[in-house]
Amino acid sequence: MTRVLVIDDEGSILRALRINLTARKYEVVTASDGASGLGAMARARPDVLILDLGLPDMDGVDVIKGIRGWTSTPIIVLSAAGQESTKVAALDAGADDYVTKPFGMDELLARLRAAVRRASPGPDEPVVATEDFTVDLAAKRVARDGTDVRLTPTEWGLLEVLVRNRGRLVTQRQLLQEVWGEQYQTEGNYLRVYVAHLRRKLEPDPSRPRYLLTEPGMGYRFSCG
Amino acid sequence: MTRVLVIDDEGSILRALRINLTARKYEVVTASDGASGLGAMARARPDVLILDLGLPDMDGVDVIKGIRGWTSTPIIVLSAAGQESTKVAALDAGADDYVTKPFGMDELLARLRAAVRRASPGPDEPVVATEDFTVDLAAKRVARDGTDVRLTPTEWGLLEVLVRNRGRLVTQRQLLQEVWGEQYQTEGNYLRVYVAHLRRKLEPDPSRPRYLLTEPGMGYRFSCG
DNA sequence: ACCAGTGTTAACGTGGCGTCAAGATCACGG
DNA sequence: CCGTGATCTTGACGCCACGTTAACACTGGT
Repeated sequence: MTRVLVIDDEGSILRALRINLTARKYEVVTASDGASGLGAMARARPDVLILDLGLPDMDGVDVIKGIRGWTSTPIIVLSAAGQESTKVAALDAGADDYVTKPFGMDELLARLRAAVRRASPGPDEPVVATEDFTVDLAAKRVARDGTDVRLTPTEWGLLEVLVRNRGRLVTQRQLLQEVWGEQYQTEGNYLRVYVAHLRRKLEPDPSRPRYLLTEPGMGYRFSCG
Repeated sequence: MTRVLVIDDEGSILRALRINLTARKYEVVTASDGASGLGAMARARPDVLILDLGLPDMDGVDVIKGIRGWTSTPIIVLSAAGQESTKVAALDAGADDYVTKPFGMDELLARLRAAVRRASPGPDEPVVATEDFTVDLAAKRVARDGTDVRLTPTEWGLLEVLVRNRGRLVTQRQLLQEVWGEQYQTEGNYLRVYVAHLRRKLEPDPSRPRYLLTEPGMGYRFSCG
């Protein structure tokens, strides 16, 4: 089932979208401002995002940039008829499509289908393998030496973010925000504890990590080996 | 260079697109009806297609279907304002975007960029390469001779600013402000120390820098080699 | 030869990281 | 309703390395 995240502060639009999307067998998640929208994006992992530019708390273009920093999930922007420069800015920031209000529901649904279709030939390899263990993102399973490794929910959440961004450095703020939530962005302690847990369960030599690397002062990085 | 095929029977639009696209360094190929358009598609192998639905010889939706039979090249549909059902049909037939006439050229160009960006395999890797090392801005990673170079947060911050402004002179004030903060604008010492660090880690001959150049009295410049 | 701007080096204090372990909280079955 | 694990939170501590700083050497221009 395709999951859609709708970020919009207008109740009427939110309601209309929820009804229409649900009727067409989409799973709908909603948020009503930019900050919670970014959080929902990380938590719900939708297949496509419908984003209203006129949010109360953030500039819509900044929301797009924030999302494009770590995922290429399709973004369809919704906005009141306005300057052409706004469209250009949104599209150049990484939006995939731009629909002006008032819009026809059928058209939006068609654009939604187009966006999902485009993204579907998945660039996602759901299973990541190293020399010592494998991570199956779809099945949420980790195997080492042929047998499953038991991970707690928090451990898995942390590993998932790191593996999804494999090769890239993930800042502490981003990790805390995506695994624990908005308000935990300063609790650097959690990271140290849980990275240690993961290393003990996955690394061949936990004291000298090969995959879960620390970048002092900046964050952590999952190296594919 | 990105190659664009424009299929349109209106000379004025064709002309306007050709001028604007050429000015922006696109390679432009044109066709004025559906049949020759399909032929041009196969022959020219464009990176993106701009297709007017109102062609004299074929229904636009059939053109889209014909193309989608063998390639997933992005298609941006152009059409006179009309029924919503037409948009839906075009999008469901495999079009990627739909722009109604009259349209703003800037918006069309932005949608074009979005379509090309989406289609390109790696959504542009912001990797800057020199003969001696590479800097990956997204992954926050620097590699030299195939292996990663460890940079401290300050070193990375400094390098990032310089690389983002590659080729251009960056003043000391600007560097200090962006890496250390507003109130450090006079601490010229920091720059000398950390530029030295970077040169030791990156330059083939640190005493005679090739990439991290000093502009006496002004600031520093990153030269791509 | 002098000066201003620059490069180099080393010492010191602190912040961040890994580690451990004990309390708090939750989930589940008796 | 309580007990028992498992999981999550929180705090403490040692250690290393990063940032800061200062002292000194160098270079080109006048």
